[in-house]
Amino acid sequence: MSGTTFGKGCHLHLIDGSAFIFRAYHALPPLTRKSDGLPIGAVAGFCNMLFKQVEDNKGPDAPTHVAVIFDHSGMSFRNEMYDQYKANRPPAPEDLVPQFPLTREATKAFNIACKEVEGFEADDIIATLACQARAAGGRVTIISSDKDLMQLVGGGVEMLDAMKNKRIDSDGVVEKFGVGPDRVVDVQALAGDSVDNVPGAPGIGIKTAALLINEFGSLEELLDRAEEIKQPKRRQTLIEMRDQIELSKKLVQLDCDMELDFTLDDLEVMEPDADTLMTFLTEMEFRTLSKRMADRLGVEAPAIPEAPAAAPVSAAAEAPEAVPFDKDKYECVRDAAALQVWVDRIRERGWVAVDTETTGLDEMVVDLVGISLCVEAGEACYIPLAHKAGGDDLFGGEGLSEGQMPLEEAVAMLKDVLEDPAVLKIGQNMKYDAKILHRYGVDVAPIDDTMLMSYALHAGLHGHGMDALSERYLDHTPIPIKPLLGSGKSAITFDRVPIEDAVPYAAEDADITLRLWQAFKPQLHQERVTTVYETLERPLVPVLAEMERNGIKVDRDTLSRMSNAFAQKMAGLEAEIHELAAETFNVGSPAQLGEILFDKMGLEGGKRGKNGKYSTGADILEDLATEHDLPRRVLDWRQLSKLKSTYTDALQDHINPDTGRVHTSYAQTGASTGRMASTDPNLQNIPVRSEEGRRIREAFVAEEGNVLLSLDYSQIELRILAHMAGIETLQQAFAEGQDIHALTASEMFGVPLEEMTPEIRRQAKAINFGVIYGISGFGLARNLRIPRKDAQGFIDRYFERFPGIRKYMDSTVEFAKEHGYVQTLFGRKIHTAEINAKGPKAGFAKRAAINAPIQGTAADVIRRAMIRMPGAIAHLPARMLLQVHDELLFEVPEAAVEETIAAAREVMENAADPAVHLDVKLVVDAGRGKNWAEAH
DNA sequence: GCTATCACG
DNA sequence: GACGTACGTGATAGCC
Repeated sequence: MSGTTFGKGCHLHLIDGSAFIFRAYHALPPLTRKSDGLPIGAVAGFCNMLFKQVEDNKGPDAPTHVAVIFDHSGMSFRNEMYDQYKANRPPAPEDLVPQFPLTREATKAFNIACKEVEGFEADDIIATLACQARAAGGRVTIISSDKDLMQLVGGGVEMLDAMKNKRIDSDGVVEKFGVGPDRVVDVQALAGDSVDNVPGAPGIGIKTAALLINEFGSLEELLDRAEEIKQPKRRQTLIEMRDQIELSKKLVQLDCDMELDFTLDDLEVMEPDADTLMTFLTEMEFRTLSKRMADRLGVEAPAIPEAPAAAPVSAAAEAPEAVPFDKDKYECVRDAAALQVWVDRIRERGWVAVDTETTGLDEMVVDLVGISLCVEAGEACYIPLAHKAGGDDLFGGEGLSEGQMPLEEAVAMLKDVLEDPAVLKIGQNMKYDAKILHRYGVDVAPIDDTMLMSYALHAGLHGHGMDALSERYLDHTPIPIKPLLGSGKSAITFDRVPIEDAVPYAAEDADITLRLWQAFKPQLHQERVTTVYETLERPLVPVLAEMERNGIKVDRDTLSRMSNAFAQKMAGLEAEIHELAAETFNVGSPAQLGEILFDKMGLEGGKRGKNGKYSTGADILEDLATEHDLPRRVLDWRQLSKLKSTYTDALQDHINPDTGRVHTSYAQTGASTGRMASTDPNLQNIPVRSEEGRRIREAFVAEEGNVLLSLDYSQIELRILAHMAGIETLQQAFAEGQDIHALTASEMFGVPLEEMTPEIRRQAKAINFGVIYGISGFGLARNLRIPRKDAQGFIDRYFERFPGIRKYMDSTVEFAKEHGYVQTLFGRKIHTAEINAKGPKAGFAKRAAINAPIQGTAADVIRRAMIRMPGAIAHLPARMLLQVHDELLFEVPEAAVEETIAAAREVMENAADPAVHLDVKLVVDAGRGKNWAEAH
């Protein structure tokens, strides 16, 4: 056949490869390669399609020429016309990303032409080839269901929806668009396309567009004679939006005149090479397809080893021993040529584990020192970028070490892959590395994070730091950092570590990260936590990174004045305390205070703790305060001491000199329940309960012309409990907006609501909280300062009135005992390791098991809201700053306050939908002010 | 590095 | 019958 020229009697099949991958991915269950968990579902679907194509080669309607066309990653020429083109496309799912390069490999293995062109979309190549084939008098079948391609139908060109096995000719196009193929672009230009973000004309859909085009004949005619349109609104739109409509037409119009470096003749059908193809299918471990293909090619089917037995849950045993850790194999990348080799390998692989080395831990401040990369277990490199020369040399102290490529050059070379949507970047705590790289102009995406995977898999079992994970799941002890940096006063920063010492340490981190990813990836699916990881963990990373970068403005003068005032008051109290004690001692030392109170002064109630010291906690001092003046003074002194040292003094040190703001760091895996933790500084425990403490919030302020906005969920945990336990009385009370604590009191004590006293309500409130925490008579008694048997009586009465709550508690504990974990409504698992323990530990584990689904579900809800928030407020000048478990804090110009409240409340109140339908509605309260005290 | 204390939801 | 208890966090100071 070879050598024939494309022309009459020839039949060209054009396969829209990129579109097919997405359809295969979404249509098929997630499938992974058994030996290593590589996601492979879309590749399998793709190969089955190619197999059918090869089968067709012998059929009655056999193609003479065939090609699979792919989108080239990155931007197309349409983005230069309109920067929003396809801008609202979500990034490809992370388990699809590594499959892109594999589908190209598959195409080549089937010996089918595989084409893509930088700067163009697959549709344009298809259009160009179809036009060429039509001009030459041949037939064309476009295998795709993309409606954008329908403009090409006619004159021997048809489309075939491979999944539905449906052919579309000119009549089919008329059915879909109401116009013939030659007017499809006109209709699309008017109707727009939300998927590709083509604007079109607002308020006009396909139906109306077809009507107008059929009436006027063409888009140009329509726009010129728009005055003649009868409907006033439609007329106005077409006149006002003319530019946008014309731009839309350019966006949807396919380019039929691309210059290609190949011709139709290069696409001639070829038989697959048996060796190449069988090797590929065997590598992918496709058993059925290998067998069918072997039959078809008349060769022996290769043996593919059976899958190993289901992996044990404690995975230490299944650690991939195959590739031992070998720190001598790690490469030090010192120039552009060496780095280019790695960039090429990364592109070929479709994924890379990345780790950055820096001069410290505060991402807002520290500098990049080097980057390590790993594409395959055992094969990693370190790129030193800012290591300083040894300090011995009088002049070399501040100079850079030899043999490092310029930082800007390395970052520029890596930027493309790090931002490429077709290359997955894998990290351990990626938020840190992404924030560092962001400061060097790189927006890392898409990402996977082994720390978050471990959190989704193992919350409650152990921590999620790399060292612990490596020990546990790879059976490998990482090189410790301590010997490199030293400790205490002589500690150095990473840029002072000699490069030869840095290479094995840094490269190993990337190696470990990649291996952890390979171990965890298939586990997510097996443990049924893929949805948790994909919807509650992975998408939160960029949201938290942005909040942390935003920071919140803190007024140093206000804090400083408060510190001085506290210091004065403390000095006064300290003098009084020493006088009352008749000696001077360190008021801040519980040990010394205990001896004064109980030994010297002989007060009653001294209880010694484990280490023989008297206990002097607030509750004990509170009791003693009725006997003597000293304990009250100590309580006051302690409150001031706390406020001064932890807040008014320490917060000043956290004000970033560049931004004038305080940037906390959120630990996404901090709490086992799904809650976040805030550190450096902790902005989730800024005082609010006491009057003096609350004033510290006056130092958290909005920028000039802005206000702080606080939106918090009202009673979210009780609402979730009412839903989970199915307590209709409570659900109804929430639906009617009643005072839930008063209602509880009324139900329990039989007091009518109108006769409710604050004291009775307070007791009911304590019980409601107690229920959430896994109530005990002892705990409630201590909290309410009532006799234990009275507290037990309250609890008994509560359960009598709300038997569903007890049932919920019992069944939750039962579930935990059987499975070793409990779950939130959104599927998050919290492991309850010690639930079957004996002794006092059992009580702890039981209460934690009862609390975790409630606290965790509330945490999931606000996470969902936070993930949706950037999209919901993108059109507003508002910034999300802080999260405090059930509260979100925003900063917004005064003019946009109402709109922001409406948008944010909408997101928060509906955050559970559509994954979970709650039987109680969620209610969000909003406050605003120049500072956090006013807003809250 | 551990313990006690106390700030928050 | 004793155990020894509210759930989840982080920062600071004292003390070894």
